[in-house]
Amino acid sequence: MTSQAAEGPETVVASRRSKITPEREREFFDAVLEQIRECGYDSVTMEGVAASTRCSKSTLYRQWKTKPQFVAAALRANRRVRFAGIDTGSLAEDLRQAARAAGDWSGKDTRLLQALGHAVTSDQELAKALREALVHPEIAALEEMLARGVARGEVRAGHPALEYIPAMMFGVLRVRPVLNGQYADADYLVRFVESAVLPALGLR
Amino acid sequence: MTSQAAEGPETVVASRRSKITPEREREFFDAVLEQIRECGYDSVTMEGVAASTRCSKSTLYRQWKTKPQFVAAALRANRRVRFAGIDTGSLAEDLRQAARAAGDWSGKDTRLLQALGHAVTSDQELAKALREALVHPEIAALEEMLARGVARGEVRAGHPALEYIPAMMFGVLRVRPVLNGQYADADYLVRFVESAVLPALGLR
DNA sequence: GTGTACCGGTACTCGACCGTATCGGTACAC
DNA sequence: GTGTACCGATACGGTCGAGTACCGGTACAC
Repeated sequence: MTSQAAEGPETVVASRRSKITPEREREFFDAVLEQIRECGYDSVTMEGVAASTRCSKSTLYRQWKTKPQFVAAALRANRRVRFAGIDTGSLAEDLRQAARAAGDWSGKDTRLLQALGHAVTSDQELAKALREALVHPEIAALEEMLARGVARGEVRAGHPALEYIPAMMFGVLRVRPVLNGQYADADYLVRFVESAVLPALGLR
Repeated sequence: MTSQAAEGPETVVASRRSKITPEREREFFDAVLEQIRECGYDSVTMEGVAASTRCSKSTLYRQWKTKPQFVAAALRANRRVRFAGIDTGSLAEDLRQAARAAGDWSGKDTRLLQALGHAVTSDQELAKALREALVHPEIAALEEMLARGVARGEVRAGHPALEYIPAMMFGVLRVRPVLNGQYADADYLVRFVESAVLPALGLR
Protein backbone atom coordinates (compact mmCIF):
# COMPACT_ATOMS: atom_id res chain seq x y z
CA MET A 1 0.00 0.00 0.00
CA THR A 2 2.91 2.26 0.58
CA SER A 3 2.97 3.02 -3.12
CA GLN A 4 0.44 0.93 -4.93
CA ALA A 5 2.00 1.41 -8.30
CA ALA A 6 0.40 1.14 -11.73
CA GLU A 7 -3.17 1.96 -12.63
CA GLY A 8 -2.81 5.69 -12.10
CA PRO A 9 -3.97 7.18 -15.41
CA GLU A 10 -0.62 8.45 -16.49
CA THR A 11 0.64 10.84 -13.85
CA VAL A 12 3.00 9.05 -11.53
CA VAL A 13 1.48 7.99 -8.26
CA ALA A 14 4.31 9.46 -6.30
CA SER A 15 3.13 12.97 -7.07
CA ARG A 16 -0.28 12.17 -5.65
CA ARG A 17 0.78 11.33 -2.17
CA SER A 18 1.80 14.87 -1.73
CA LYS A 19 1.83 15.17 2.00
CA ILE A 20 3.86 12.32 3.42
CA THR A 21 7.38 13.10 2.34
CA PRO A 22 10.13 10.56 2.79
CA GLU A 23 11.39 12.66 5.67
CA ARG A 24 8.03 12.43 7.35
CA GLU A 25 8.05 8.71 6.81
CA ARG A 26 11.39 8.46 8.52
CA GLU A 27 9.91 10.24 11.51
CA PHE A 28 7.24 7.57 11.77
CA PHE A 29 9.80 4.81 11.42
CA ASP A 30 12.18 6.33 13.92
CA ALA A 31 9.35 6.81 16.37
CA VAL A 32 8.07 3.29 16.18
CA LEU A 33 11.52 1.75 16.45
CA GLU A 34 12.32 3.92 19.42
CA GLN A 35 9.10 2.95 21.13
CA ILE A 36 9.82 -0.68 20.46
CA ARG A 37 13.22 -0.29 22.07
CA GLU A 38 11.69 1.35 25.09
CA CYS A 39 8.46 -0.53 25.68
CA GLY A 40 8.77 -3.72 23.72
CA TYR A 41 6.97 -4.74 20.59
CA ASP A 42 3.69 -5.72 22.16
CA SER A 43 3.35 -2.52 24.10
CA VAL A 44 3.85 -0.32 21.10
CA THR A 45 0.57 1.08 19.89
CA MET A 46 -0.36 2.82 16.72
CA GLU A 47 -1.94 5.46 18.89
CA GLY A 48 1.32 6.02 20.67
CA VAL A 49 3.28 6.37 17.47
CA ALA A 50 0.67 8.71 16.07
CA ALA A 51 0.73 10.83 19.20
CA SER A 52 4.50 11.04 19.38
CA THR A 53 4.77 12.10 15.77
CA ARG A 54 1.72 14.32 15.95
CA CYS A 55 0.05 12.58 13.10
CA SER A 56 -3.26 10.83 12.98
CA LYS A 57 -3.89 7.17 13.49
CA SER A 58 -5.77 7.29 10.21
CA THR A 59 -2.62 8.41 8.47
CA LEU A 60 -0.73 5.39 9.67
CA TYR A 61 -3.50 3.00 8.80
CA ARG A 62 -3.77 4.55 5.36
CA GLN A 63 -0.16 3.69 4.63
CA TRP A 64 0.23 0.37 6.40
CA LYS A 65 -2.50 -2.12 6.97
CA THR A 66 -1.30 -3.61 10.24
CA LYS A 67 1.19 -3.06 12.99
CA PRO A 68 3.57 -5.85 11.93
CA GLN A 69 3.59 -4.52 8.39
CA PHE A 70 4.30 -1.06 9.68
CA VAL A 71 7.13 -2.27 11.86
CA ALA A 72 8.53 -4.40 9.06
CA ALA A 73 8.57 -1.35 6.81
CA ALA A 74 10.36 0.60 9.50
CA LEU A 75 12.97 -2.11 9.80
CA ARG A 76 13.53 -2.30 6.09
CA ALA A 77 13.97 1.45 5.93
CA ASN A 78 16.45 1.18 8.75
CA ARG A 79 18.60 -1.36 7.00
CA ARG A 80 22.20 -0.39 7.03
CA VAL A 81 25.40 -2.32 7.39
CA ARG A 82 27.22 -1.29 10.51
CA PHE A 83 30.62 -2.41 9.40
CA ALA A 84 30.51 -2.39 5.68
CA GLY A 85 33.64 -1.35 3.90
CA ILE A 86 36.01 -2.52 6.58
CA ASP A 87 38.96 -3.96 4.73
CA THR A 88 42.31 -3.21 6.25
CA GLY A 89 44.23 -6.03 4.66
CA SER A 90 44.56 -7.85 7.96
CA LEU A 91 41.90 -10.11 9.40
CA ALA A 92 42.84 -9.26 12.97
CA GLU A 93 42.53 -5.58 12.30
CA ASP A 94 39.30 -6.07 10.37
CA LEU A 95 37.80 -7.86 13.34
CA ARG A 96 38.97 -5.18 15.74
CA GLN A 97 37.35 -2.50 13.65
CA ALA A 98 34.18 -4.51 13.36
CA ALA A 99 34.12 -4.82 17.13
CA ARG A 100 34.53 -1.08 17.48
CA ALA A 101 31.77 -0.39 14.99
CA ALA A 102 29.45 -2.88 16.64
CA GLY A 103 30.14 -1.40 20.04
CA ASP A 104 29.05 2.02 18.92
CA TRP A 105 25.63 0.69 18.02
CA SER A 106 25.40 -1.94 20.64
CA GLY A 107 22.75 -0.43 22.85
CA LYS A 108 20.32 0.50 20.15
CA ASP A 109 20.58 -2.65 18.12
CA THR A 110 20.64 -4.96 21.08
CA ARG A 111 17.53 -3.47 22.52
CA LEU A 112 15.75 -3.65 19.20
CA LEU A 113 16.74 -7.23 18.64
CA GLN A 114 15.70 -8.14 22.15
CA ALA A 115 12.39 -6.37 21.90
CA LEU A 116 11.54 -7.98 18.59
CA GLY A 117 13.04 -11.34 19.34
CA HIS A 118 9.83 -12.94 20.36
CA ALA A 119 7.45 -11.09 18.11
CA VAL A 120 9.17 -12.51 15.06
CA THR A 121 8.25 -16.03 16.05
CA SER A 122 4.67 -15.30 15.15
CA ASP A 123 5.03 -13.10 12.09
CA GLN A 124 6.90 -14.28 9.07
CA GLU A 125 7.23 -10.94 7.37
CA LEU A 126 8.50 -9.31 10.51
CA ALA A 127 11.04 -12.06 11.00
CA LYS A 128 12.30 -11.61 7.47
CA ALA A 129 12.53 -7.86 7.83
CA LEU A 130 14.40 -8.14 11.09
CA ARG A 131 16.86 -10.59 9.70
CA GLU A 132 17.47 -8.53 6.60
CA ALA A 133 17.81 -5.31 8.53
CA LEU A 134 19.89 -6.23 11.55
CA VAL A 135 21.32 -9.67 11.16
CA HIS A 136 22.18 -10.86 7.70
CA PRO A 137 24.08 -7.83 6.49
CA GLU A 138 26.40 -7.91 9.47
CA ILE A 139 26.88 -11.63 9.26
CA ALA A 140 27.63 -11.38 5.56
CA ALA A 141 30.15 -8.65 6.15
CA LEU A 142 31.83 -10.72 8.83
CA GLU A 143 31.96 -13.75 6.61
CA GLU A 144 33.54 -11.71 3.88
CA MET A 145 36.23 -10.58 6.25
CA LEU A 146 36.92 -14.14 7.22
CA ALA A 147 36.96 -15.27 3.63
CA ARG A 148 39.50 -12.60 2.79
CA GLY A 149 41.61 -13.71 5.72
CA VAL A 150 41.51 -17.26 4.47
CA ALA A 151 42.34 -16.14 0.94
CA ARG A 152 45.35 -14.28 2.26
CA GLY A 153 46.43 -17.38 4.10
CA GLU A 154 46.10 -15.85 7.55
CA VAL A 155 43.79 -18.63 8.56
CA ARG A 156 43.74 -22.11 7.18
CA ALA A 157 40.66 -22.82 5.08
CA GLY A 158 38.24 -25.00 6.98
CA HIS A 159 39.53 -23.89 10.34
CA PRO A 160 36.84 -25.16 12.71
CA ALA A 161 36.50 -21.87 14.56
CA LEU A 162 35.53 -20.00 11.39
CA GLU A 163 31.99 -21.25 11.56
CA TYR A 164 31.50 -19.84 15.02
CA ILE A 165 32.98 -16.38 14.75
CA PRO A 166 29.76 -14.61 13.77
CA ALA A 167 27.81 -16.34 16.51
CA MET A 168 30.50 -15.43 19.02
CA MET A 169 30.53 -11.78 18.08
CA PHE A 170 26.78 -11.48 17.98
CA GLY A 171 26.30 -13.59 21.03
CA VAL A 172 28.64 -11.67 23.26
CA LEU A 173 27.13 -8.44 22.07
CA ARG A 174 23.73 -9.74 22.86
CA VAL A 175 24.15 -11.29 26.29
CA ARG A 176 26.43 -8.82 27.94
CA PRO A 177 23.52 -6.79 29.32
CA VAL A 178 22.02 -9.74 31.09
CA LEU A 179 25.37 -10.94 32.44
CA ASN A 180 26.99 -7.69 33.43
CA GLY A 181 24.11 -5.29 33.43
CA GLN A 182 25.59 -3.08 30.77
CA TYR A 183 25.72 -2.96 27.03
CA ALA A 184 28.79 -4.16 25.24
CA ASP A 185 30.75 -1.08 24.31
CA ALA A 186 33.55 -0.85 21.80
CA ASP A 187 36.27 -1.42 24.40
CA TYR A 188 34.67 -4.54 25.71
CA LEU A 189 34.23 -5.96 22.24
CA VAL A 190 37.71 -5.13 21.08
CA ARG A 191 39.13 -6.79 24.15
CA PHE A 192 36.94 -9.76 23.42
CA VAL A 193 38.32 -9.99 19.91
CA GLU A 194 41.87 -9.80 21.22
CA SER A 195 41.34 -12.24 24.06
CA ALA A 196 39.14 -14.86 22.55
CA VAL A 197 38.37 -14.48 18.86
CA LEU A 198 41.87 -14.11 17.54
CA PRO A 199 43.29 -16.85 19.78
CA ALA A 200 40.50 -19.17 18.69
CA LEU A 201 41.55 -18.56 15.11
CA GLY A 202 45.19 -19.08 16.00
CA LEU A 203 45.98 -15.51 15.10
CA ARG A 204 48.36 -13.23 16.88
CA MET B 1 0.15 -12.72 50.69
CA THR B 2 1.49 -16.11 49.81
CA SER B 3 1.91 -16.78 53.50
CA GLN B 4 1.33 -13.67 55.49
CA ALA B 5 3.13 -14.99 58.50
CA ALA B 6 2.73 -14.09 62.14
CA GLU B 7 -0.45 -13.06 63.86
CA GLY B 8 -2.11 -16.43 63.40
CA PRO B 9 -3.15 -17.31 66.98
CA GLU B 10 -0.81 -20.22 67.43
CA THR B 11 -1.60 -22.76 64.75
CA VAL B 12 0.87 -22.51 61.94
CA VAL B 13 -0.37 -20.68 58.88
CA ALA B 14 0.74 -23.45 56.58
CA SER B 15 -1.98 -25.72 57.83
CA ARG B 16 -4.58 -23.11 56.94
CA ARG B 17 -3.94 -22.98 53.23
CA SER B 18 -5.23 -26.48 52.92
CA LYS B 19 -6.15 -26.62 49.26
CA ILE B 20 -3.24 -25.42 47.18
CA THR B 21 -0.68 -28.10 47.56
CA PRO B 22 2.89 -27.58 46.38
CA GLU B 23 2.12 -29.88 43.48
CA ARG B 24 -0.81 -27.72 42.47
CA GLU B 25 1.42 -24.69 42.68
CA ARG B 26 3.89 -26.30 40.34
CA GLU B 27 1.07 -26.79 37.85
CA PHE B 28 0.39 -23.07 37.90
CA PHE B 29 4.05 -22.27 37.50
CA ASP B 30 4.61 -24.75 34.72
CA ALA B 31 1.57 -23.46 32.91
CA VAL B 32 2.55 -19.82 33.05
CA LEU B 33 6.14 -20.50 32.01
CA GLU B 34 4.98 -22.61 29.13
CA GLN B 35 2.58 -19.92 27.99
CA ILE B 36 5.33 -17.36 28.23
CA ARG B 37 7.55 -19.49 26.05
CA GLU B 38 4.81 -19.86 23.50
CA CYS B 39 3.18 -16.47 23.37
CA GLY B 40 5.58 -14.10 25.02
CA TYR B 41 5.26 -12.37 28.34
CA ASP B 42 2.84 -9.67 27.34
CA SER B 43 0.42 -12.05 25.73
CA VAL B 44 0.19 -14.27 28.75
CA THR B 45 -2.98 -13.65 30.69
CA MET B 46 -4.01 -14.67 34.13
CA GLU B 47 -7.23 -15.82 32.58
CA GLY B 48 -5.34 -18.07 30.23
CA VAL B 49 -3.31 -19.62 33.00
CA ALA B 50 -6.42 -20.10 35.08
CA ALA B 51 -8.22 -21.73 32.20
CA SER B 52 -5.37 -24.05 31.30
CA THR B 53 -5.00 -25.21 34.88
CA ARG B 54 -8.71 -25.29 35.50
CA CYS B 55 -8.50 -23.02 38.45
CA SER B 56 -10.11 -19.69 39.10
CA LYS B 57 -8.59 -16.31 38.43
CA SER B 58 -9.47 -15.50 42.01
CA THR B 59 -7.27 -18.33 43.17
CA LEU B 60 -4.28 -16.91 41.37
CA TYR B 61 -4.93 -13.40 42.60
CA ARG B 62 -5.30 -14.68 46.15
CA GLN B 63 -1.80 -16.06 46.07
CA TRP B 64 -0.02 -13.47 43.98
CA LYS B 65 -0.98 -9.85 43.78
CA THR B 66 0.01 -9.12 40.20
CA LYS B 67 1.09 -10.83 37.04
CA PRO B 68 4.78 -9.93 37.35
CA GLN B 69 4.84 -11.19 40.91
CA PHE B 70 3.24 -14.40 39.80
CA VAL B 71 5.75 -14.87 37.02
CA ALA B 72 8.63 -14.02 39.32
CA ALA B 73 7.43 -16.66 41.76
CA ALA B 74 7.23 -19.17 38.94
CA LEU B 75 10.79 -18.38 37.92
CA ARG B 76 12.09 -18.70 41.44
CA ALA B 77 10.39 -22.05 41.81
CA ASN B 78 11.97 -23.09 38.55
CA ARG B 79 15.47 -22.30 39.68
CA ARG B 80 17.78 -25.18 39.02
CA VAL B 81 21.36 -25.38 37.94
CA ARG B 82 21.61 -27.07 34.62
CA PHE B 83 25.19 -28.14 34.98
CA ALA B 84 25.77 -28.34 38.66
CA GLY B 85 28.01 -31.09 39.87
CA ILE B 86 30.07 -31.30 36.73
CA ASP B 87 33.62 -31.88 37.91
CA THR B 88 35.59 -34.31 35.83
CA GLY B 89 39.01 -33.17 36.89
CA SER B 90 39.69 -31.68 33.47
CA LEU B 91 38.57 -28.22 32.40
CA ALA B 92 38.18 -29.25 28.79
CA GLU B 93 35.97 -32.14 29.72
CA ASP B 94 34.01 -30.02 32.18
CA LEU B 95 33.27 -27.55 29.43
CA ARG B 96 32.25 -30.26 27.02
CA GLN B 97 29.83 -31.68 29.53
CA ALA B 98 28.48 -28.23 30.29
CA ALA B 99 27.89 -27.72 26.59
CA ARG B 100 26.07 -30.98 26.38
CA ALA B 101 23.92 -30.15 29.39
CA ALA B 102 23.15 -26.69 28.06
CA GLY B 103 22.22 -28.10 24.69
CA ASP B 104 19.66 -30.37 26.21
CA TRP B 105 17.83 -27.40 27.70
CA SER B 106 18.61 -24.97 24.99
CA GLY B 107 15.20 -24.61 23.45
CA LYS B 108 13.23 -24.17 26.62
CA ASP B 109 15.60 -21.82 28.34
CA THR B 110 16.38 -19.79 25.28
CA ARG B 111 12.76 -19.20 24.54
CA LEU B 112 12.05 -18.24 28.12
CA LEU B 113 14.96 -15.87 28.24
CA GLN B 114 13.96 -14.38 24.94
CA ALA B 115 10.34 -14.00 25.90
CA LEU B 116 11.17 -12.34 29.20
CA GLY B 117 14.14 -10.39 27.99
CA HIS B 118 12.29 -7.21 27.48
CA ALA B 119 9.71 -7.47 30.21
CA VAL B 120 12.46 -7.43 32.79
CA THR B 121 13.51 -3.95 31.80
CA SER B 122 10.37 -2.58 33.38
CA ASP B 123 10.03 -4.73 36.45
CA GLN B 124 12.82 -4.97 38.96
CA GLU B 125 11.55 -8.01 40.80
CA LEU B 126 11.04 -9.90 37.59
CA ALA B 127 14.53 -9.04 36.44
CA LYS B 128 16.01 -10.29 39.67
CA ALA B 129 14.02 -13.50 39.54
CA LEU B 130 15.04 -14.16 35.97
CA ARG B 131 18.67 -13.60 36.70
CA GLU B 132 18.61 -15.79 39.77
CA ALA B 133 16.70 -18.54 38.03
CA LEU B 134 18.30 -18.82 34.63
CA VAL B 135 21.48 -16.81 34.51
CA HIS B 136 23.48 -16.52 37.68
CA PRO B 137 23.51 -20.16 38.72
CA GLU B 138 24.87 -21.26 35.37
CA ILE B 139 27.40 -18.48 35.25
CA ALA B 140 28.54 -19.28 38.76
CA ALA B 141 28.91 -22.95 37.87
CA LEU B 142 30.94 -22.04 34.80
CA GLU B 143 33.17 -19.75 36.77
CA GLU B 144 33.79 -22.49 39.29
CA MET B 145 34.89 -24.81 36.53
CA LEU B 146 37.25 -22.20 35.24
CA ALA B 147 38.60 -21.51 38.70
CA ARG B 148 39.29 -25.18 39.21
CA GLY B 149 41.05 -25.32 35.89
CA VAL B 150 43.21 -22.42 36.92
CA ALA B 151 43.90 -24.00 40.29
CA ARG B 152 45.01 -27.18 38.55
CA GLY B 153 47.31 -25.14 36.36
CA GLU B 154 45.53 -26.00 33.13
CA VAL B 155 45.07 -22.34 32.39
CA ARG B 156 47.26 -19.54 33.56
CA ALA B 157 45.58 -17.33 36.14
CA GLY B 158 44.53 -14.04 34.59
CA HIS B 159 44.31 -15.51 31.12
CA PRO B 160 42.43 -12.81 29.21
CA ALA B 161 39.94 -15.20 27.66
CA LEU B 162 38.70 -16.38 31.05
CA GLU B 163 36.54 -13.33 31.47
CA TYR B 164 34.69 -14.02 28.25
CA ILE B 165 33.97 -17.71 28.45
CA PRO B 166 30.58 -17.40 30.13
CA ALA B 167 29.48 -14.72 27.70
CA MET B 168 30.64 -16.84 24.78
CA MET B 169 28.80 -19.90 25.92
CA PHE B 170 25.63 -18.05 26.74
CA GLY B 171 25.88 -15.85 23.71
CA VAL B 172 26.23 -18.62 21.20
CA LEU B 173 23.42 -20.50 22.85
CA ARG B 174 21.26 -17.46 22.62
CA VAL B 175 21.83 -16.22 19.10
CA ARG B 176 21.96 -19.43 17.20
CA PRO B 177 18.20 -19.38 16.51
CA VAL B 178 18.35 -15.99 14.89
CA LEU B 179 21.47 -16.83 12.88
CA ASN B 180 20.75 -20.35 11.78
CA GLY B 181 17.06 -20.70 12.45
CA GLN B 182 17.47 -23.52 14.93
CA TYR B 183 18.24 -23.89 18.59
CA ALA B 184 21.72 -24.77 19.69
CA ASP B 185 21.72 -28.46 20.41
CA ALA B 186 24.30 -30.38 22.35
CA ASP B 187 26.32 -31.31 19.26
CA TYR B 188 26.56 -27.76 18.09
CA LEU B 189 27.66 -26.55 21.50
CA VAL B 190 30.20 -29.29 22.03
CA ARG B 191 31.73 -28.55 18.64
CA PHE B 192 31.77 -24.92 19.59
CA VAL B 193 33.68 -25.69 22.77
CA GLU B 194 36.15 -27.78 20.83
CA SER B 195 36.58 -25.34 18.00
CA ALA B 196 36.59 -22.01 19.74
CA VAL B 197 36.44 -22.10 23.52
CA LEU B 198 39.29 -24.48 24.19
CA PRO B 199 41.57 -22.89 21.58
CA ALA B 200 40.84 -19.47 23.02
CA LEU B 201 42.01 -20.75 26.37
CA GLY B 202 45.07 -22.33 24.80
CA LEU B 203 43.85 -25.78 25.73
CA ARG B 204 44.16 -28.89 23.67
C1' DG C 1 -21.79 -32.11 63.54
C1' DT C 2 -20.34 -27.50 63.33
C1' DG C 3 -17.27 -23.90 61.98
C1' DT C 4 -13.94 -22.05 59.09
C1' DA C 5 -11.17 -21.03 55.48
C1' DC C 6 -10.21 -21.54 51.06
C1' DC C 7 -11.43 -23.31 46.52
C1' DG C 8 -13.69 -22.73 41.73
C1' DG C 9 -17.10 -20.18 39.05
C1' DT C 10 -19.19 -16.16 37.42
C1' DA C 11 -20.09 -11.58 36.84
C1' DC C 12 -18.52 -7.14 37.10
C1' DT C 13 -15.87 -2.50 36.55
C1' DC C 14 -12.45 -0.13 34.34
C1' DG C 15 -9.09 1.08 31.26
C1' DA C 16 -6.52 0.44 26.94
C1' DC C 17 -6.21 -0.16 22.27
C1' DC C 18 -7.72 -1.69 17.60
C1' DG C 19 -9.52 -0.42 13.43
C1' DT C 20 -13.14 2.51 11.18
C1' DA C 21 -15.71 6.52 10.09
C1' DT C 22 -16.44 11.25 9.74
C1' DC C 23 -15.16 15.92 9.03
C1' DG C 24 -12.90 20.32 8.30
C1' DG C 25 -8.67 22.17 6.50
C1' DT C 26 -5.14 22.69 3.14
C1' DA C 27 -1.44 21.94 -0.34
C1' DC C 28 -1.02 21.10 -4.98
C1' DA C 29 -2.57 20.25 -9.99
C1' DC C 30 -4.41 22.35 -13.65
C1' DG D 1 -9.95 29.90 -8.74
C1' DT D 2 -11.62 25.37 -8.55
C1' DG D 3 -11.19 20.52 -7.72
C1' DT D 4 -9.09 16.79 -5.59
C1' DA D 5 -6.81 14.06 -2.61
C1' DC D 6 -4.77 13.51 1.40
C1' DC D 7 -3.67 15.19 6.03
C1' DG D 8 -4.81 15.70 11.19
C1' DA D 9 -8.28 15.51 14.63
C1' DT D 10 -11.81 13.37 16.97
C1' DA D 11 -15.24 10.23 18.03
C1' DC D 12 -17.05 5.69 18.13
C1' DG D 13 -18.02 0.61 18.63
C1' DG D 14 -15.87 -3.52 19.81
C1' DT D 15 -12.63 -6.48 22.12
C1' DC D 16 -9.78 -7.98 25.67
C1' DG D 17 -7.59 -8.45 29.91
C1' DA D 18 -6.50 -6.71 34.71
C1' DG D 19 -8.13 -6.97 39.03
C1' DT D 20 -12.33 -7.17 42.29
C1' DA D 21 -16.50 -8.93 44.35
C1' DC D 22 -19.59 -12.22 45.47
C1' DC D 23 -21.34 -16.91 46.13
C1' DG D 24 -22.07 -21.71 46.73
C1' DG D 25 -19.46 -25.87 47.72
C1' DT D 26 -16.29 -28.57 50.25
C1' DA D 27 -12.26 -30.41 52.80
C1' DC D 28 -10.39 -30.30 57.17
C1' DA D 29 -9.96 -29.06 62.34
C1' DC D 30 -11.86 -29.87 66.50
